Amino acid sequence: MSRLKQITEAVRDAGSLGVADLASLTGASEMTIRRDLEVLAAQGVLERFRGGARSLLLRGSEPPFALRSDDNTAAKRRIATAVAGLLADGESVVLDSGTTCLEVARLLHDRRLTVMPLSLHAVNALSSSSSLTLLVPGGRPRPGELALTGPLTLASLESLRFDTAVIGCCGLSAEQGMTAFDLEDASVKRAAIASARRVIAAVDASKLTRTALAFVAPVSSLDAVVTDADGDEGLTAAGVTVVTA
Amino acid sequence: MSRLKQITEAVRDAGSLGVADLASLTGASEMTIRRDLEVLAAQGVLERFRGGARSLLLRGSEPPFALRSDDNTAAKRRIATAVAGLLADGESVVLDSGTTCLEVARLLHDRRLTVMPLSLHAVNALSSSSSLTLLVPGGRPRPGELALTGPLTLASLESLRFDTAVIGCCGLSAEQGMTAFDLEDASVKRAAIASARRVIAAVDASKLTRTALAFVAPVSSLDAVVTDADGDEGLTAAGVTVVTA
DNA sequence: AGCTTTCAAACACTGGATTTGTTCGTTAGC
DNA sequence: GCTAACGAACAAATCCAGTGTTTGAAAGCT
Repeated sequence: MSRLKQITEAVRDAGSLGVADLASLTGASEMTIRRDLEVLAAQGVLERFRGGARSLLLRGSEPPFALRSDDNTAAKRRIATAVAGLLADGESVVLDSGTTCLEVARLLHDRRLTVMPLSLHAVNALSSSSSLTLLVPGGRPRPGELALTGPLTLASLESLRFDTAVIGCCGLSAEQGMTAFDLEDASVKRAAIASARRVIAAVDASKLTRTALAFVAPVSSLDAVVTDADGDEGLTAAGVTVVTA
Repeated sequence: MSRLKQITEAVRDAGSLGVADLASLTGASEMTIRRDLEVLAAQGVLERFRGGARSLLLRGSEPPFALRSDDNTAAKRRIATAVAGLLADGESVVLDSGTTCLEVARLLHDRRLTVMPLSLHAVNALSSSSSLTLLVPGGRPRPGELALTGPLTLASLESLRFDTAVIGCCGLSAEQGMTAFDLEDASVKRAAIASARRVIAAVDASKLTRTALAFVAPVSSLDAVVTDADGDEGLTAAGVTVVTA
C-alpha cells in the first residue's frame, strides 16, 4: 500500500493525527510526511493544521481518484477483461468514468471500435490508438476524477446513439437500483444509458451491498452486470444477466 | 536537433534511406535507429521496409506534433508570454490547438480564467489546475496533434460565447488572410473566431511569409497579432494591432 | 537448401529526473 | 520571549527512460 493511502486511512480513522505519529507509523521522515500532507490537502483529502492534519473525507463521499486507482487492480482487471469480451468489433461504445472503466479503456486500445469515454483519464489512455475511432464528449472535467459533466456532456450524449454503454457506479442493488456519489455524474450516466441500445454495468462486488446518494437508474435499464465475485443480490431475479468474471 | 527530427529530415530529403546510413549519420547504434523508425512509422512520418525506411511526408503537410513541439521553444515562449499578458483575469478564452498555443496554455495554469482548449494536449496541461474553470469541447482528436475537430467541436463552440479567442495558424498574410494545413482544423478555427468578441493570433514570424491550403479568415477578423520578430508584412496597414514579443 | 543480412527480444548500463532525508533560518502559537 | 513546527535549500538515494550489446529467429537472395 502506498504511503499516501496509508496516511489517508490513518487520518480518516483517527479523525486527525500529528506529523510525528504519521512519521513513526510509516517509517518516513517528518519532512516527507509534510510533503505528503501537502499533496493530500491539494486533493481535498484532508486539511492541514499546525502539527498535523484532520480528515475531510465524509462517510458519504468517495476517496479521490488517485487513491482508488491502484486499489484492487486484480479484480478490476478481471472485470474489465470480461466487459471487453462482451464488445464486438465495429461497435460504438460509450464508456463511463471511474477506475474500473479506465481498466476497460486500456483493454480497448487496440480494438476496432468507436469509443466515447466520459473521463479524460480514459481519453488519454486511448488517444494514441490508431485502430479505434475516439470521440471526446464536451464538458467540465471534475478535478482529480477528470469525469466530464455538465450541459456540454449531456448535449454530446444526446446527439449520439451508441450500441453499448459501459457504466460504472458506486452502488447497485435490485431494490435501490444504480446509485452514484455525485449528482452531476448521475445525470451523465443517465444520459449515457439513454443513448445506448445495450447497457453493461461494470461493478466490483463491494458495490453490490452499497447505496450512494444519487439515483441513476433502476436495474431494469441494465442488460448485463459484470462483477468479480459471486454476490447476485437478487439481480438475476430482477431480470438482469449477471456475468461473474 | 533531436535525433528523431534529424532522421525525419534525412529520410524526407533522400526519399528513402537505409538503417546503416542513418546510424552513421546520427552516430547512434542500428538498434536505436530501428526503434526510432518504429516510433516515426507510428506517427505516420515514414514507412518502414526491410533495411530502411521511406518518407511519407508530402510537401503540403506539416510535420507531426511531436517533432514540432520542441522547435523554436524560445520564440514560442516569448509569444506565449505576451499573449498571456493580454488576457485579463475573469475572462473566458478559447484556445486553439498547435504548439504555440500549448505554450500559452502552460502559462495559464494558475490564472483565474475560463478556458476551453481545442486540443487535448492543452487540456492535459490545464486539467490539474484548481484556479481556472476548464471546459472541454467535444470532438474527434486528430492523431498526434490531438486537435479536436468535427461536428461535436463545432457544436460546442456554437453553443458558447467567449471574451477572447487565441488562435494559432500555419500561414498569415494581409493578402491571403489566415490559412491552415488541415481543412477540418480550419473550420474549427473559424467557429472559434466566430464565438469570440476579441481575436488574438499567436504566430511566429516564419508563418508570416507562408500560405497553407485551407483559408480560415481574413485579417480583418483579427484584433491583434502577436509575433516574435519584426515582420509586419502589411498587417498594420490592414488595420491589425501587431504585438512584437 | 544454404548463406547472408536484417530484425527484435532480452539484458545491462547510464545519465537525468524524481523522491527522500537533513540542515537551518523563519514563523506561528503559547 | 520561548518553543515547536514549518518549509526552503541542499545532498543523497532511488527510479526510470533511453541506449547499446548480444543473440536467436526471420526474411530475402542465390
